[in-house]
Amino acid sequence: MLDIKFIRENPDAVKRACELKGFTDYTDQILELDARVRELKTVTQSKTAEKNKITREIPTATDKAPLIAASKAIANEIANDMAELDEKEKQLTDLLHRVPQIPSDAAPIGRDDTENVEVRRVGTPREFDFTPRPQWDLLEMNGWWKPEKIASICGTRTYALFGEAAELELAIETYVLQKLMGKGFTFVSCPSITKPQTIFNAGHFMGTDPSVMANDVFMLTDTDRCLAGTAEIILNCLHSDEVLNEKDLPIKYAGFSPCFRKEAGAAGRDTRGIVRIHQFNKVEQYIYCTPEQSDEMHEHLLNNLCEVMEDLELPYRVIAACTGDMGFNKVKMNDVEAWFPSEGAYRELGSCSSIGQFQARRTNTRYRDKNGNMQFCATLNNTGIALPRAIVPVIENHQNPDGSINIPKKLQPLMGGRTKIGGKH
RNA sequence: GGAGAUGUCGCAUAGUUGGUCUAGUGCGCCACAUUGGAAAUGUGGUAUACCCGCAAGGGUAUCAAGGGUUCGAAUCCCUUCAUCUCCGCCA
Repeated sequence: MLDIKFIRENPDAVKRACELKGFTDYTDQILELDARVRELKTVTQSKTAEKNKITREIPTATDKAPLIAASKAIANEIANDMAELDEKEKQLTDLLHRVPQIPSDAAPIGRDDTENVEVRRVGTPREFDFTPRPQWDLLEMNGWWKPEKIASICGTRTYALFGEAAELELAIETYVLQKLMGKGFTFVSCPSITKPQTIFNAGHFMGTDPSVMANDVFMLTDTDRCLAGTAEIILNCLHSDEVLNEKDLPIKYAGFSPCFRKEAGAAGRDTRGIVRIHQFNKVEQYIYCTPEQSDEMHEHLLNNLCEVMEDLELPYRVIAACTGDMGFNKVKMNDVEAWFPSEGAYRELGSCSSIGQFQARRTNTRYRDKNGNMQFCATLNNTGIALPRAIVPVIENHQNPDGSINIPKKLQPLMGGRTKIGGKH
C-alpha cells in the first residue's frame, strides 16, 4: 500500500499510476473518505479528552453523581461518532489496499505483455545438426518421468522425476543456493503452509477481502491455513513490526520451498511436459534495503539470475515488463527468459521485481536512518531458479542425437563429476 | 489431541481487593558534567502511530491481539494468538 499522505499530496501521480497499470482509480473516493475520517477523529478525540478529564476528577470529588452523569452523556456522543468512524476507516483501508504501487519512470508504458520491451539477448540459440527432441520425448526415452502414472495417482499438473533427472533437479537447486550463499545471502528453508494474511502482506492481491485469493491459492479445508505460492511471502514477513538498523541493510535471503499454484486461469496451456504444474520447487532471492539502495539491488538480483542462466549455458534474454504487465505492487519488473528449442521461443524462468516500500508498509518493516528517523524498508525479489521448469531448457539445449544430455560444466561437480546423463535406453 | 502455566515501554522485572499507573525500578542506549583520557559516578533524556497546529505545543490510542463490564481497566469477564512444561502421537 501507499502512504495516505503521499496520496493526499500527489493525487495526480496516483491517478496516472492507476491508468498506466490498468486498475480502477479510487483516488477521489479515498480523498473524500480521508477528509471525513480526519474530521471524525478530531471530534471524537477532543470529546474523549473532555471525558478523560471528568473521569480523572471523580475519585476526589465530593459529589460524584453529576460528574458520572456528564461523563456518560459524552460517552454516548462519542459512541455515535465512533460508529461512523469505524465504518469509514474500514472503507478507507480497503480502498487503500486497492491503490497500485507507482511504476518507475524507467518502465515502458504499455497495456499488457505484448508491449513488454526486450532489453538484451545473451547467447545464441544453438543450431542443431539433427532434429532436437522436445522435453517430453527426452524425459520419456530416458525413463525420467511417468506422466500418466503420476497423474492417475496425484491428479493433473503434478510431476515426478526419476533417476538422473531427479538428480539434476537437486543439483541445480543446490548449485543456485550455494552461489547465492557465496554472495552474502542467508539460506532459509521456508514453510509452505501459511496464513492467508501472509499472502496479503506480499501485496499480490487487492483490497482486504480474503475471497479474492480463492482463485489462485490452495486453501486447506477446515483450517485457517493455505499453501504458499512462493517463499517470497514468507521472507517478506521475516522482519514484520521490527525496526532494523540502517547499517545492517541490505539484508539478503535465499529462500527455498515447494511452491503451490492453482493455475486456474491456465486451463489448456502447457498441459504437456513439466513447465506448468501445481507444485514446484523454487529458490527465491529476497532483499530488504533502503529506498536509495533499491535500484542497485535490483541490478544485483537481476545479474544473479543472469549468471545462473550463463552457468547453465542457456541462451536467454532480459525483458522489461511494461506498466500494464508488471503487476499491482511493483515499481519495476524484469523477466529473464531462456531459449526453449522445442517451442522456438524464449520463455520465462524468473522475474525480478522492485516493490519499493509497498510491502514493508503492509508488514510494518522499518529501519532507523542515519538521522534517527523511521523509514519503511524497500523490498525486492527475484527468482533464483524454479524447478522443474528450468530443467526443460537445460535438457533441450544440451541434448545429443542419442537423447543423452551434456551436463553444464558448473553442475558437473554436483553430479558426481559426470559430463553426460541419459542416452542409454 | 489432552492437562497446566505464562504473555507489561530494547532486555529484565514491579504492579492482579479497578481510580495520584498519563506504568515504578534495574540494565542498556543518548546527551551533558566530572577526568589528562577512560572507567566509575552524577544529572537529564530515552516508544510508536494518528489527529489539531505555520510553529511552539496540545490531544487520542497502544501493558500479546480483539471484544465486553464500568464514570474509570495493565488490573475483572469472554474470544483468539503465541510461548513454556507434562502426557499422547509421529517423520
